[in-house]
Order: sequence, then C-alpha cells, then structure tokens
Amino acid sequence: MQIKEIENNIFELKSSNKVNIRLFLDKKLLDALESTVFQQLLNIAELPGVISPVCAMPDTHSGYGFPIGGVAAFDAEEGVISAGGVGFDIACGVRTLLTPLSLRDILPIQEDLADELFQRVPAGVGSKGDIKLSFKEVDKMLVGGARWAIEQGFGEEIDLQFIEDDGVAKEANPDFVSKKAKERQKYEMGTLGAGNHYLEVQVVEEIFDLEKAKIFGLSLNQIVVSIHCGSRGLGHQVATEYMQEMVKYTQKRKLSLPDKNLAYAPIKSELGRRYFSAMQAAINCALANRQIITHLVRSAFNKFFKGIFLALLYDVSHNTCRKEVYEVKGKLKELYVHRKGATRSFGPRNKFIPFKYQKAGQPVLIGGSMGTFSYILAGGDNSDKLSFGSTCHGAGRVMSRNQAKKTYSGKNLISKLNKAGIVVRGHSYKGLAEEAPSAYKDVSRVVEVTHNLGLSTKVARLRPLIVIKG
DNA sequence: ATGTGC
Repeated sequence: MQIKEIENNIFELKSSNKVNIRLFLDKKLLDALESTVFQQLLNIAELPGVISPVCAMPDTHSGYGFPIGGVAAFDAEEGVISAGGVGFDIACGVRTLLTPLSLRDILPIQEDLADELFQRVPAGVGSKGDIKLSFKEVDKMLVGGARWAIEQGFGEEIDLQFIEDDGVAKEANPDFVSKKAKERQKYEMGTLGAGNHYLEVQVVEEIFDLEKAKIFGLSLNQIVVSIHCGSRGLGHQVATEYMQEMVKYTQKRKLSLPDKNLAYAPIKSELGRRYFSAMQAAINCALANRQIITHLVRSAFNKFFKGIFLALLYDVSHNTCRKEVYEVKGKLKELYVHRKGATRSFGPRNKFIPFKYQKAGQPVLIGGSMGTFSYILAGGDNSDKLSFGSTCHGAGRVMSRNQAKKTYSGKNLISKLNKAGIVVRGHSYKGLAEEAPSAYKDVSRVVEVTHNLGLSTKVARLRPLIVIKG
C-alpha cells in the first residue's frame, strides 16, 4: 500500500488508474485505520464514471462496501449510483434548535426536563409514536418531507428556510418505495430509533468564531437542542432492497465488482433512476421525522418555559447522494455526490444555503459520541475544491458495537456521566454500552483536521446536559 | 443503522 502525505493533513493513496484517492486526516488518525478502509477506497476508484478524487474524511472507518466518512462523485452521464454508497440509514442527520435559555435556566430542572423529553420523544429499537399513517398518507409524507410535517401541525413555516433543500427533496417518487418499506414506517414517524441516534440538550461552552456565532444566533452559555436520527425502518428497507437489486444487476451483466456490497447501477439506467427517486423519498422521511421530533421537543420545553420559541439553526443530513455542480477539468459538470457519513459543507456565498448564512457558510452540525462534545462548524472556503463540498460527520467508531458491548457496562456509564453533570435517559443498557465514548475517535481531533484544511471551520463547541437514547 | 440473522 503506497500512501504519502502530499500536503499537511492530505494523504494520497496510490491507485491503479488516474483517479486520486485522498484521505483528510492527521498521522495519528491514519495510523488507527484498519486496512479495509484503503481497500474500500481503491474499489470505489475503479467504478465507472468516478470523478477524481475519491475522498475520506478524518472520521472515516470501514463500512458496508463504502467506508463511513467516504465521499465519491460520479459523472451524471457515464457514472453510477450505489445504494451502499449512501448506507442503510438514508438521510441520517443532525438538526439543532436554538433556545433563548441559558445554563442557569436549565440546571434547576435538568432531571424533570429529561423525564419530559424521554416521555414525549419515543426512542429505542422499533419505537413507535402516537402518529399512525395510512399508505396514502405515507406517500404524501414521502413527497412533502418537512413541509408535509408542518402542514400536519408539526412546526412552523419558517423552519423550512433552515433545512437542507428547504425541507423537501424534490425528486422523490413514492412509487419506487416498496409497500413493505411503507408498512414499516406507518407507526414510526416522530421516533428517534436506536444505535448512535440521540436527542441532546446542550450548552454552548466555547465559541471559536464570534462573528459566525453571531450570524448563527449562538452565544456563550446558551442552551441548544440537537436531534440526531434518520429515516428509520423505511430508509433501512429501501436501502436493503436496492442493495440486493443492484447486486443482481451487476451480476447479471457480469460487471466488474470488487466487493459485492459495492453493487451499483448506472445513474442513467432504469434501476439507477428508481433508486435515486426512492432514496430522495427516504430523505423526505428523515426530514419529516426530525420535523415532528422538533415539535415534540418544543412542547416539552414549553411546559417549563411558557411561550418560548425554539428556532431552527439548521438541519443537515450525512448519508445521501445528491445532484450538485462542480468544476471538473475547467468545465462545470453535474455530478452525483455520495456522502456516507460525511456532511455537506457549503462555504460562504454559496447560492444553495440560506440567505441568513451567506456570509458565514452553512452550519455544519457535528455530533460527538455520547457524553462528549459536539461541534457547530461553518462550511469552509476550500470544501468546494478539495472534497466536493463535504466535511466530516462525527467522531467515527474505533471499536465495533459487539466489542464495545463486551467491554463496557451501560450502568457504569450512566453513573460516570452523572458525575460529569450529564443526565442520561436510555431504553437499553446494552445500547448505551455500544455507544461508550471510548468506542469512538476523539471528535476534537477530527474537527481540527477539517478546520486546518478549510473544509469546515470551528464556530462553537457544545457540552451535553441531557442525553436521550434509544 | 435495523421489527439487531440467511
């Protein structure tokens, strides 16, 4: 394996063709990587229509076919799309809400607020909410996204301005989402799920960039709320079915396939089109889901603080494939950008970000591991040139779920976090153990790399006060 | 991530 540092924090992996493979990380993060990550990146570089460079963010680790923290762009005409390149939890993402409260408002009611949130926001494996949808309503949700949720009474019109794509993925087609996928989602709207998904009440503990913080509406000691979840059962079902179909597609045509999990279809093919539209529908499911949870959070806060409004800072996904335009060899080209465990990170003056954030760049919401820091970053000036407008998404695992389960105890973790002033409410001790902070990389180190490279810049650091887990 | 398994 030939790998060399071509610039500070940029490592290039030698591939057999003309496609560059670039890993954005430091020496310590590089040394911690399993070799499967390199093989997975090499495999992507062999796919038809891939546009150089294939990128890995500093929180990268091996995944299903594609590594987590992987970014790969494909030519709209000659390229391919891969369900494994988006991942199982389509449009998993983070949404952060601003409150007008400060630390001293929360501390006296910390336990009660935790109970209230835990009671109102369903979480855990197979969690169901109070909302029940018919197939017809599921279809409307899959087309309308967050807008649909707001029309149902979950939130305010103004929220839409602060969601990627204005809250609606425009090319969604529910006809390409199976009945089984829809069935799974009938009772799951407004639920958090499990795994690394969470709802946190956090305090702004440090501000790195005063000007951008002001534009984002952030101040020291302010309370914010972050919601990390995705498209639940529906997204998982869509991903599973299309991965299987893409395996069949590639096998039937005897297309070169270095890794079965990397199955793909040409973007222009019938299957490629179908997957793209179904994936867009799943994005809408995730956006609607986070919108409903927002409403539940707002009502919980209003029980303690009558009449306050929790404004939306931003909502951004980190498992998607999007159609975006980039300069390739001096020409503007439409590309399909896979981001799997990578966040869109559009910098200042990008026309696709809200007017309010034009000067700062889009908010980039980075969840740390449970009980550790989270970061609010701003889209950087260099993401456009280096990483197809992308940056990291979180800490990234260093230990498998299974290993973490064996190594840590959920009960011990809770008491440890309590001692650090963090109130935890979870549905499963096993689930908590899987998310032990030591099973993850140091999020601060990950963020530092993106800051140094100008993929995204540090605006604020958040410390959790309340953690709600599945 | 996931009605936590093919």
